[in-house]
Order: sequence, then structure tokens, then C-alpha cells
Amino acid sequence: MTQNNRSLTLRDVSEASGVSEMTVSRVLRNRGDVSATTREKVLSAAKELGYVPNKIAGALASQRVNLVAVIIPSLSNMVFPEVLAGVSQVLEDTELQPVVGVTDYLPEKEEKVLYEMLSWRPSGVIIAGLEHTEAARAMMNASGIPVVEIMDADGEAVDAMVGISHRRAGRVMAASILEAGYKKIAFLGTKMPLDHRARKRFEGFTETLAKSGIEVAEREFYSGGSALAKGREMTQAVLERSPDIDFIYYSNDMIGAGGLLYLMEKGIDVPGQIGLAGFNGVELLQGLPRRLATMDACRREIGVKAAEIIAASVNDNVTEKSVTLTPKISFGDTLLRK
Amino acid sequence: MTQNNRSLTLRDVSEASGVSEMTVSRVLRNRGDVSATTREKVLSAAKELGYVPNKIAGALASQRVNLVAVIIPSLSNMVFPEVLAGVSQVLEDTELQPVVGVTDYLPEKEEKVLYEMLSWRPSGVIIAGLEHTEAARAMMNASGIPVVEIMDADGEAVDAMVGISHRRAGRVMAASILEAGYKKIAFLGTKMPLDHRARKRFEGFTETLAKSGIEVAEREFYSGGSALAKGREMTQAVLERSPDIDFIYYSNDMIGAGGLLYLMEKGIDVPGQIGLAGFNGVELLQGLPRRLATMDACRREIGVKAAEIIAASVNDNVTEKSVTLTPKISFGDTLLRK
DNA sequence: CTCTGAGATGTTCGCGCTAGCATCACAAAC
DNA sequence: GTTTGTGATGCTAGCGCGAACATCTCAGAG
Repeated sequence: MTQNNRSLTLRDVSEASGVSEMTVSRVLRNRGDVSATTREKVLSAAKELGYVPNKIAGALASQRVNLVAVIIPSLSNMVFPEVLAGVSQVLEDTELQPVVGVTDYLPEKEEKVLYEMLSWRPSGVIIAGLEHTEAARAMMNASGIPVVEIMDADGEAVDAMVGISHRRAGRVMAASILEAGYKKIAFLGTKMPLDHRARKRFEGFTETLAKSGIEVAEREFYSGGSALAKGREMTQAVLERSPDIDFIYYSNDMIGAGGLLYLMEKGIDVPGQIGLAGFNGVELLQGLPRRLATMDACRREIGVKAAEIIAASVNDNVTEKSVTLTPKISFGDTLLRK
Repeated sequence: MTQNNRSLTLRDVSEASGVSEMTVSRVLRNRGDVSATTREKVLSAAKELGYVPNKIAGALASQRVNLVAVIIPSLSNMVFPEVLAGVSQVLEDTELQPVVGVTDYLPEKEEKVLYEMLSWRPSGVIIAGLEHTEAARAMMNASGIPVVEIMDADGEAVDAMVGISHRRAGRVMAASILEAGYKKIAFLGTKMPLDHRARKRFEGFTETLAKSGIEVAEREFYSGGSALAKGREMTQAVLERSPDIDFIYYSNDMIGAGGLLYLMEKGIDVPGQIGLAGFNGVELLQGLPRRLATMDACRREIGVKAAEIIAASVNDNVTEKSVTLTPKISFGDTLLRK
């Protein structure tokens, strides 16, 4: 418990307890046979000294690192923390531990973060998206480490993948909107060419509209700032340009909520005059004056499945290499049902 | 770029490029003098092979680990991601890298996470709060690693600290409320005895009210669920019990926003009939129909300062060991100004 | 033509720990 | 008494890399 300048080692504990380093190591790892008295002696000496094992040396010697790299674009929206929660929940029952890296939706940063993570030789990698730089893909391949690409199911995985089809999500939402009779449809989203999942939703969306001979009447994109406030502003801007819009599809729930608040303040009939829908199914929506129509992205479940795949690989168990979840639409109070 | 069963080492690169391992090491770390031609040769060989250095071995050999452990209670509310953003921003200009651990507000889990983190021998520790288990405190002391305790300034730090006084924050808010003439005051918060900062705010709050002979008229606590929805429910419950409440102080902005939405729907005059205030100054508030009164917790700045202290310690620079930031109240549209 | 020095490259050793085996003590079986 | 077995403990040899030092090479000075 005293402060020391250089860190304690197994040797310090072994000297303090009068047994070999090996025995101390065994006690601290609960490995092999150690007599109860020795165990006690060692544990009390370790505690006395305030010894914390050096995992760096341990990992090098044993060639095992109980870390799982989780690489995601952002922590600041609600979506990835929930994926993380799913991952943590599963890993907590194993020896594995998640370590998070954030890419800010930048491919080069993703590559850098991946490199950094791989240099610690983790037991597995969980990484968002199917789009990566050539180099990133090569690293994952060459690493020999199990990799699970998550969130998206529209594309080819390096190793394993767990996600939903965003293209399909866009199509399903478009179909529901058309079915409800809306005709003049606006799309509001983020100005992020690198958010491939939002892009795919939009593609699926317009594709289905096109089949009914409908085009998106208005679109608007934002970047930065408070999503709720941006949802307001964009909704206002779009309605000023095209007052006859009868539906607005938002690329995420947060801006959808902003739009909803704006329309309600203006006394506009939702969903009679204008229908609304978002995407993600965030918990926040429960507290809104009206429940926004949305589509659950199965975030927690994706985290759970991905972690299970990694955990299985570590134990040499074979598992599904590709899991596609099906998000369910929830109509809430802002999208008429047929 | 081909997949291999066991991981590549410096030796593989050295053989591929015809120079010694040491030279490869120097090239990859940009350390020491290496001729341009050799450098090229090595880099192309490394790239060809898809070699990723093993930081575990590197860290063991050099006794340096460029990681900073950041230990926080939660990722799911808006507050800690913003602290993290501040930390990352500063560390990005250094060789250091943040690694996040989450404690869920549980002291035992904090202790476990800390132990785990320290076993990787990071260059620094940034940890939320001043309250820790005896063992946790002992570990931090014994580690010889720079430690910055953040968010709170009401207490004793193990090593360094950066935060605000939550007691003072509660007092200042109480004073402003009294000054505006409110008398019948309710407090709504979280059911978390272990959230010491919320507790301290509440203590400061009641202390100042008491000096004016006022007691909190109603209180209500929640746990779990959507904060926005809980804010609604609790506000409704409290007003049903005591319809003459004229002010509600929420322990965070999210439940405050829920309350605000509820009151507006009910057509209640805010802040005429009932005033409201939250805590944190989250960005979300900008999109609300009215700006909620709140107090900025200086989250980003705390992250920045803490990271700066760690960065300075790593370079053996001396710095301030205790930084107390002063949050500013913002009256928004829900708290009358004198 | 030799010497000098600085840049370029190589060698040795050990970081703290664990796998894999060797060894030891002691009790029960013969 | 000797053997055998079993649980407890110790020893040795690296894991892959980098610090520190040793060595080599070659241009320019003398």
C-alpha cells in the first residue's frame, strides 16, 4: 500500500511470501494446484504490497490477450452506445473485455484506429460497416483474428457479419408511406457521404418510390449542431419551399423529433396533414408528445450477436458467419396505417 | 497481404528486406538514422507482408505504454461522451491514446475496471468522481501513475483533480430560484445513492433553501427507462400530489425536458405559473420549444484540462494539480430573472 | 594515404511473465 | 524397505521488441 517509484513484479510478491514466482503466478491466476496455506500467504502478500499483475508481460508470454476491439464511428448519438451495451453484456460472462475505438466516420481514421488496435493483438475485432479502405481490409485478413462487421448486411464481409439490410429498411418504409396514401414526400438527412448505411436506406427508399412513379419532392441535409434543432430548422425550410409536402422521412429519430416538435407548435395536423417517420427506434421517442414512426435498428441485438460470434471463435466453436436481423417498423402516431 | 496462421514479427520483415530487426524497428518507429533507401526497402516489405508491430512486446521492452485509462460511470447519457471528446481532442496532438472503461456507477465495478486498466500499465488515469473504494484509492496510490479525478471538486484528490463544485452549483441554482420569487419548490432526480455529484447538488440546493426558511415541498426519484418519459411521469405525479408547486428543479436536463414538454401540453404557463431548471447544459436543449434553465457542467473543458494534466506529467512538466471550473447558469426561458 | 567523425547498421540483453517440464515430499501399496 | 502415485512447487526458456552499446562505412580533412 506504500507508493513506490518502480512498479512491483512477481518477484516482489514471491520474496514477500517466500515461494517461487511461478507459484505466485499460479495463485493469482487460479491455475494449477496450490495448497490452501500457500494460496493464503501469497494473496495476503500481494494485497499487502498492492501488487497488480502486469498484463503486458503476461500477454507476451502466454500469447493471449483477452481484449476485443470494437470500432465504431461515433459515441455521441444514441445508436452505438446501445450496440456496446449488447457487446458488454455478452462479454461479461467471458474472460474477454471490449475496448472501444472511434472513427468519426472517417475511413483514414478507421484505418489508423484498426492498426492501433491490431497492434495489441486482440482476440477479436468488431467493426461497424462493410466499407473499409483496401489497407484496412488487408490488415483484417492478414491478422488471423476473428472479425465481425456489424450494422449492415448489404455487402460482403471480410470474415463474419451481423446487421440489418438498410436498403430493405428504406424500401419497407417507403412502401408503408405509399400504402398510407402519402404522395409528396421529403427526405431530411445528414450531410455524410461516408455514412453508407444512411445512403443505402435512402437508395432503398427512392427505389420503392420510383416503382410507384414517385420522386422525392424535397431533400435537405445538415451537418453539425444539435440534431433536434437541425430537425426543426430543416423541416421549416422544406415546408417554406414546398408547403404541400405531406410526408417527411428523416434519416434519424433525433431530427425527426425536432421536426415533430416544430410541426406541433405550428398547429399542423400530424399525421393527417403531414406524416413523419424517422429511423433507429431510440428510447428518447417514448417521451415525445406523439410517438414518432420509426424502424428499430436492432442495435442491442447486433452487439449481442457479434460478441457471441467472437466468444465462440475464441473457444474454437463454429458459428453462423453471417446474421441478418429484420428490423420491425413501428407506426407510432405519425404515420397513418392503411 | 496473405493470411497467415501465426502472426508476423520483426524477424519476418527483416528477412524480407535483408536488414537487421533493429533497423526495421527503427524505420517503423521513425527513430534514429536510417538511410532513405533502406527505409523504403523496409517500408515496402512491411506493407507487402501486412506487418503490424506488436505493441505488447514493444511496451514490455520499452517500459512505455501510450495509453490513458479513462474511467467513467456511463456512456448512455450525454455527459460523459462530451468529456471524452475533450480528452481525445487533447490527446490527439500527443502520442497518447484514451482507453475507456465504464463502471455503471458501481464502486465494485469501478475497482475491477481500475485493476484491469492498471494491469496494462497506462501512462495516466482519468477517473470520474472523488469517491472510490479504499482498495481503488490504494491501487492508484501504489501505481505511481499520474491520476486525475474529474467532474467533482468537493473533496480530496488522490493525485490531481479537475471539476466543478456541485454543492455550489446546487446553491447557485437555489439562490436564483429564490431570487425570482418561487416558493413552493419540488426536486426530481434519479434513484442513485451512488451518484455523489447529484447528491452534492441536492445538498447544496437544500442548504440554500433552508437559509431562507424553505424546504423542498416535493421530491421524486426514478430509475431506468427513458429519461424524457420519466420526466413527464414524475412531473405529472408531483403536480397531482401538490398542484400548488411553482418550481421544479430536475437533476438532469433530460428529465427536465420531459417535464417541460408535459407542462406545455397541459397549457401550463412556464415560467409564469411554474418555473423549471435542469442541470448539464446538454446540446439537446437547443431544439426544445423553450430553452430550459440549466447550468453548464463544463464537461468538455474538464476533459481537456484532465488530458492536459496527464500529457504534462508524461513529459515531466509540472502543472496545476487541482482545477476548479465555475459553471455558469443559463436562465433560458423557464426561470424568471429578477 | 591515413585519420577522423558522423551516419548507418548490427548485437546483446532483458522487460515481467507463463508454458512445459522437472523435481520434491509424502502417503499408501506391495 | 522399495515402489508408485499424486499433489505441490520450482526451473528454464523463451514471447517480440527496444535501449544501450558496438561496429562498420565512407566522405572529407590533413
